[in-house]
Amino acid sequence: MIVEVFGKVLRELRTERGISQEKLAEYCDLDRTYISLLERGQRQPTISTLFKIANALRIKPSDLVKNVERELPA
Amino acid sequence: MIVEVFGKVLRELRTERGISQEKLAEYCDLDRTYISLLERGQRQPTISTLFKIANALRIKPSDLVKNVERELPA
DNA sequence: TTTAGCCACGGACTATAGTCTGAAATTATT
DNA sequence: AATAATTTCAGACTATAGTCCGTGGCTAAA
Repeated sequence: MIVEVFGKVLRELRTERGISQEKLAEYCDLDRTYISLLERGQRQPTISTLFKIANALRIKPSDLVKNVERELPA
Repeated sequence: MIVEVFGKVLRELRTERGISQEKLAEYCDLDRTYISLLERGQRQPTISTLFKIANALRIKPSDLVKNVERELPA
């Protein structure tokens, strides 16, 4: 559940910014294919990875999490 | 860095609530020793685990993350 | 001095985060 | 239609999240 929602949020934020998975991966210092896995909900990030991604997207980590919360059943 | 800060924040929130690692573990459905590892900065949670812990502490996951952000160098 | 609760720590383990390489499929661009 | 750019998928791998079972140390209460 959380994993899928996180992936969806990530994809939205990335495409909004008009950057490719590969570029994002480069900014985060993560693997290209791993970003793909995340977006498809096949992997979940650790908190460190979450911070890396948020920084690369120029968003506060807590706001990234807030986006996930928002789409979850109470 | 993040890992240590998360551990510190977790310990503060737990002790504030006056519950033992074992009780928290039970509420989160995680292992007793794993909570200890987290607090000592020897493990870092995945996002799902982060949500579990936040729920057990009766705090919003994004607020838990905000506590970590707050203690990090800009 | 014993008992009980809490925590640190170790070791050995299973599950999964995260990497790497490359090829096939899909989606723009021209 | 052809080409380029982007994403998906597969497989095999290393690193680490998370479990389980116990032991020993510490502090506080009986």
